[in-house]
This record gives sequence, structure tokens and C-alpha cells, in this order.
Amino acid sequence: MKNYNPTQIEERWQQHWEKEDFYRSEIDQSKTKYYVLEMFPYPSGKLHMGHMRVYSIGDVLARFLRMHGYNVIHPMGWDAFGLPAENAAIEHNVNPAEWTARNIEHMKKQQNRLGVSYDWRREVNTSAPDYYRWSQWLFLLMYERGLAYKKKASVNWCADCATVLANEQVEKGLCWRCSSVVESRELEQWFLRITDYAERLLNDLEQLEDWPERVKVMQQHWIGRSEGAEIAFGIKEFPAEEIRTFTTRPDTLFGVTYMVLAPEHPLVKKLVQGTDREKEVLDFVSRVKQESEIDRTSEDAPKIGLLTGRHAINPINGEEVPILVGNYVLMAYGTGAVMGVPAHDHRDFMFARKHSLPIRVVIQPEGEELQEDTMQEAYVDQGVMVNSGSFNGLRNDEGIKKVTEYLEQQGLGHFRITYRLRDWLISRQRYWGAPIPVIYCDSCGVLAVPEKDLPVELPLDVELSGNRVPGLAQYDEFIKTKCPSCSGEARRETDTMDTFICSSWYFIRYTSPDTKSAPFDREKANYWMPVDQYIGGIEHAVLHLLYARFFTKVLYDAGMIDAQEPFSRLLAQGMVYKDGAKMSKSKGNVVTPDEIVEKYGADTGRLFILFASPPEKDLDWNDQGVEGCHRFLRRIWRLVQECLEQFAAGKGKPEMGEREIELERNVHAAIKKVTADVKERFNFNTAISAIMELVNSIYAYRQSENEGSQNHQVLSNALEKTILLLAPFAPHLAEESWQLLGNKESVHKQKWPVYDPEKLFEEEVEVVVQINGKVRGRMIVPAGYDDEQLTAEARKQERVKELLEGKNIVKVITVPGRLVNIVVR
RNA sequence: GCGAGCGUGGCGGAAUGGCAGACGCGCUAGGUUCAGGACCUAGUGCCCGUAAGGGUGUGGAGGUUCAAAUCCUCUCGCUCGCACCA
Repeated sequence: MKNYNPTQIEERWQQHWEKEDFYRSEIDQSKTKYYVLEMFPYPSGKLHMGHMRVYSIGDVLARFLRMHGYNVIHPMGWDAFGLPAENAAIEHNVNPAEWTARNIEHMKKQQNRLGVSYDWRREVNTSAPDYYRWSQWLFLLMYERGLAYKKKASVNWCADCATVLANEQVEKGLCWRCSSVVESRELEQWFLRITDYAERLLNDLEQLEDWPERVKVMQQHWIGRSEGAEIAFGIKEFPAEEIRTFTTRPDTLFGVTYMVLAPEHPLVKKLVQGTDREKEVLDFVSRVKQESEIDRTSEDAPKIGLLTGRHAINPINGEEVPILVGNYVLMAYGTGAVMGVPAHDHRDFMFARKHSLPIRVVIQPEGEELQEDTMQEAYVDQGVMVNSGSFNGLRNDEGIKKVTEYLEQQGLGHFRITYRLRDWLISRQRYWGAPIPVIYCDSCGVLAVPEKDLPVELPLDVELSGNRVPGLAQYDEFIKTKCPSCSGEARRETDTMDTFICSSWYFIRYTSPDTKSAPFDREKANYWMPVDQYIGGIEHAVLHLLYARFFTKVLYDAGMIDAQEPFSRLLAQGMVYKDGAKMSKSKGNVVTPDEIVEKYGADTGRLFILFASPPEKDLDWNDQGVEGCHRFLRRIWRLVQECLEQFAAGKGKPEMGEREIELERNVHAAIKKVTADVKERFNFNTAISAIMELVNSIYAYRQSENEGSQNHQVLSNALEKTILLLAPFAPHLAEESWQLLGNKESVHKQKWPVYDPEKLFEEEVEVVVQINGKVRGRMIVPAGYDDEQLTAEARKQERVKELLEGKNIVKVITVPGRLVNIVVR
């Protein structure tokens, strides 16, 4: 008997599949399409277990759905631009382009060794000019549609990465990549107007029924919609000016006892100019501006405020209240000015107590009387309006509406919706990215690069001395250009685009990767899109997944695509851990896909990764668990070998006895279970255990009869069905076994087996007998027994008779085929 | 603080109102092999018991139900996300 030699088998089939272009996908209107997509990787050159997990999940689905007759598209590509390539380039003294190309080549080999069924003809590489010309083209589309603009603003700056970052790329005040503290800087930068899409990005989350709730909640929170009112306060000392403030609680307007401006607020300077407050206030402002995001926004940072000496006029009652400048007010949210209502807002309360500002209760809870001087905390809940002039006695939720309506009539305010989401800052002061296709001309101003001049190519002969690749601002050749309007001398924009732009549309490019005249072919895109099943890490919940949704909506508005959402279903796969910790070099607990493939084969690795845990949960790598899966595959191998010898040696028997019927039943039960687990729940772990149980039962059958008295037909059918069920999980072993069993066509071109409900029928079933809900016995009865027959049978049981002695039966509950519960007193 | 999720043997995990612990790992015993970490068989939640059997058991406390890991209320613990957003 031949030994199971995964390396040999896997290599042979991989070559075969590659040669045959086995997994190519073409438009076929007669079939239902299914788009399976795993998030494309950054080509670091090293495949890790997280990759192996996501590809294994995607590949099982792709193979499973193909066997179901779907027209499956399953592409792969490279998120190739970005900072790490630059850093690696310096470290290894190679050009980023070369470094990236080399990594892609290597990683592709690693992926292929896993036996993943990609259609490589659709491969995309975001750093290739024929891809990024379309990223640039899409930028220009945004520009034309008024969605790309340049403005000077306070932006996030990471000194370590030497570039600015989008808000989504700052986590708790730290750079998402290198974790250094992010500073704020005033810079002129390019932005995309994602805030124009805030409402749709929020509302359409509802359509995404098959997205994990937590991802939707994260996006919801990130968009951060609040309803309220914008209210204009006058300024006593400057009658021509006003301070606009946003509040969600216009019902508390009578409770305003002060006004606070953000340090960056444009009026601050004017308010204090020439007064004795000027120096102190401006010093404070410049001090706060220097603080890092993390210091300034942490909740335990003290709330500091300074009086400006000026006064705001409350539009509802004409009251004058002091204006302060406070470090906790953010210029970027609302209007950069907050009306202080200490009685009904936690922060205002703390701030007022600290700075001895007055507190006035204007909402009274029912059955309670709040006292300003004894209150321990703000009252933020529902109540009745008091101290509020003609609004007294109104419930405060009514008051929100009534006060705003009143202000609206008076021209002093209006309803307003504010979002936490801010426009997407896309300029990057780095080399390895798609250049922003913009030209500056002294006489004509800011100009888009004409479409015919795309792509604006990156210069490839870069200087590799120093500690970073010089940005495009260092290449005179690149900068110097002609103005497309007046043909005079002009300068190119030297910033490149955020790599998240490149990954915001790659899934559409896959549908028509060779299209030369547009970013994608409309018809092809509309056939394949949207992605039916997207699989990737949760870390992109508000980065890539929000940006890609935004891009898709813009393309929809531009009439380029019919889909309004890019990803119908999303599976956020869990992380891979070992010994309870993330795999890392410093902990010495790294296991790589390469070692696993070498030692056990790809089939074993895939099987373990899918078996160890459901896909959305974290997975703890366990070497012994891998051994177990390897043993299982060997067990199948041996079974196939032994059966082949047996089939060759004799005929077996034709009769269908009890054991044969049982084996058939197990086959059909396994088909049912595996199908449901994969299709409906993505529970690959239980699907695999069902296959294991089937294999166990085949072994049991063979053990129970000597070789001559086994039914070869039943046995070989069981074996074939096992192999078909195994095919998506262990594609190489399944293919090899399938062919050994005498089949000519590939196992991966077969129809998925269908179970026969009649074969599942059991003539006799075991039924549990309970007394007062406790299991007291079991009995084997004909499957068709009804309630009465079951009850009668249960009462015949010796043990039951004993326990019923001297007891009154209150009632009997039966669940046919399952249990009888006798309730006694 | 707000939001989401989770809590089941020695371990990964099954069971979504009906036999808790499928399947796998580990462990124990026996068999087999020249030998083995290979293979086969049996056992394996905990407690009492030689056994039959009994008790107990899904973080904790209560409740609904003939029946609860599963539904409800409270509570404890852990993980993740957001966090001065006016």
C-alpha cells in the first residue's frame, strides 16, 4: 500500500490546475453568478496564518458553490502601494517597485501552494501604472463632481511616517501603523467630501443584513449623526458679530450660563484683542494647539477654561453670559462653540463647578425638585421645563421642537443635523503611492491633469540613501511640467494618494482587469457586482469598508455601476493566536503556512484552520490539533487504498442488510449536515466533524463484516460521497482519491451530492423516558409510534414501573421520535 | 461612561426549548508492530459506590416551563470597539 505523500500529490494537482487554467471564470448569463472575495493582501513577502485562514475560508466557499452550479468568480491581487514598501526598500537597499514585484512573485507561489482556486487572469496590482492610472482617473471624477477639494486645515501629522493621516487612521491619538503620537498641523491638503455621503452611508447600513452587527455599529458610531439645532448668540461688545453654536438640547436654552469657544475658533483673537485678557488667552490658545491629540482629547484631561471678558447674548431671553475659551471644545465638530448648560450636561456641570460658573435648572424631573447648589451631578434625563418663560410646563422632548421652531421664526436658529464623520484627507507626503493628478499654474491656478495624460507616472529611479525614500517634492524632473491650459511653465502636485483609495475599487477592476478605456467595463461589472461574500479582518471595519462603500456610491451616482453597495455579505474572520497570544517573533510562537505545508501538506493545514474554530471566532493554533487533522486525512487515504485492493480482489455481496442500510443512512445524514453547515452558517468546523463521523462509520462497517461479505456497491458509494464532501476542504487529497477510484473528470467539476430524505428514515428509534424531567430510561420503538403508543411503551419499562410505584401521574408529554416525559406527584 | 459580544470538561469546541459535552486534541487501559510519537479497541465532566445505580453539573442568584446551556430579570467576570462629539 502506498503511503500518503501530500507534497507529491499537491504539487502534481497544482501544476495540473494551473496548466488547465482550471478556475477561470467567464460571464455566463445562463448561470447565477457568485462573487467570492478575500481582502487582498499587502505584498509583505511573507504569508502568515491570518492569510492562510482567510484564503482557506474563501476557497471552501468558492469550491462549494462551484459544485452547486454557481458561476463563481474568485480573484486575487495586491494592495501594493504604501509605506512599508518604502521602509523595506531603505532597509534592503532596493527600489520599492523591485521589492514589491519580488514579494508578489514569492507570495503568489505561497498562495498557490495552499491550493486556493484563484482565477489568476484577473490579478490586479495597485502599484502598476495601468491600475493606478484609473485610481487617478477616479480622483479626477471626484474632482469634477465637486467631491475632491483642497483646503488648509488642522490635520493629523505622524512625524515617524513623515506624512499626514486621515481621521480613520488615527487610533486613540496614535498612528494606526507605527503607534507614534499624532500631532496636529495646519497644512493645505486634498480631501474627499465623504461627509456629503454621511446620510446614505448611515442609512444603507440597514440593507446590509448579512454584515456582522458589530461592524455596522462601528460604522454607525463613526458617522455619528446627531440631531439638534444651530443657534446664533449675539455678542454684547461686538454687535455686528455672532457666535453660532450647535446643541442637541435646545430645550435647555434658558439654562445657558456661559459660552465656550474652541481655541481655534476664528473669533477668539478678535474678542481679546487689545484687552488685558489678550496675553493670557492667546498663550493658552497656543499652548493647547501644541498639545497632541491624545493629551487633548483624553477624558481625564482637566477641562480648562479662560474668561475672555466678553459676553454672549442668549437669543431666547436676552441674557448676557460670559464667553470663555476652553480646551475641551473641538473646532472640528459642530461650530466650534458650545453653549454651557451645567445643570443638564455632565461636562458643562464639571466645568462650571471647577470655574465657579452659575448653574440654573431648567428641566425638572417628575416627582423631584433639583436644587442648583446641592446638585451632585447634571440631570440629563426627561422632565418638565421650568425657568423657561413661556415654555414653562412643557415636557422637554416637546420643548426641543418648540424652542427650535420659535428660533426659526425669529431668524435666530434652525434645525440641524451634525455628523462626527469628517472629510477624508487623502494627501500623503510619501513616494510610494499614486501621484495626485493635479497641476499648479501661476496664471491658471489649480488644474486637473487631462485624462489623455494619465497616468501621472511615478519616477522609478529613486535615491536610496538616508533613512527614507525622498518624496516627489525632491524630483525636479517630476515637478516641472506644462500647464494644460496655457502651456506655460507649471508644477505638479507632489503628494501621493492614500493607499486606501487604491483599495476602494479593486474589487470592481477584477471584473474586467484588462479594460483599457475605463476603470472597468460597465457590463462586466454589472454582471459580477456586488461581491456576494467578502471575507477579511475586523480591523477594516471603519477604514477600507467605509471608503469602499463611499466609492461605490459615487460610481453609482456617476452612472457607472448599478450596485449601491459593494459587499452584500461580510464575514469578519477572527485572529490566529498561539498559546493565548498573537503570533510574534519576539514571543517565538510563530508558525508559518510554509512549515505546515512542508511538514503536513496544504490540505492538513486548511483542514485544521477550518476545524479548530468557527471562522468569525479567534483561533488558537495547536500543533497537536494539526497532527489530529493529518491523521484524519491519512485515515481517508488508507481507506481508499484498502477499498481499492478489496474491490480488485473480490465481488462482495449484493444484499442490503441492516448494516448496509445504516451506512447509507449515515452517508445521507452527512450530506445533509455538511451542506447546511457550509451553506447556511459557515460552520466549517461542524461540517468537518460530520465528515469525520462518516469516515468513522465507514470504518465501523468494514470492521463489522469480513471482506467477502461487504456490499461493495454501498461501500464505494459511501467512499465517493465522502470524497465529494471533502473536496472543498482538502482539494488535493480529494482529487487524487477521486481519480484513484476510477473517475476521469475532476472532483471539482462534480455536482455536489444531494441527500435523499427517504434514506434518512430509521425504522426504529431510541426514545428517552423521563420522569419529572429526569432521564430514567431509554427504549427502542418503531419510528412511527404516536403519543399513545409511546406512553404505553414507556409505562411497560421495568425501571419506570418501579419509579411510578405509589405515585399519581399528573400528565404525560411526548415528543414523537424523541422523548416521553411522565409528570408525577 | 456608551455600544457590541462572550462565559459549557484538562484543551479547541458541539448542542438555539426536548438525552449537555458531537467531532477533534489530551489522558488511561488493552491489543498490534522489530520498534515507534504509526495503527486498532475500549474508557474518559465532577462526586459517592467494587458494581448496579444515585447525586450533581453550562460564571452566580432568581424566574417562566412538563422540560432551560438555550427564554426573562438581576448580578459577576472577560474581550473588542468608541470615548470631552456639545
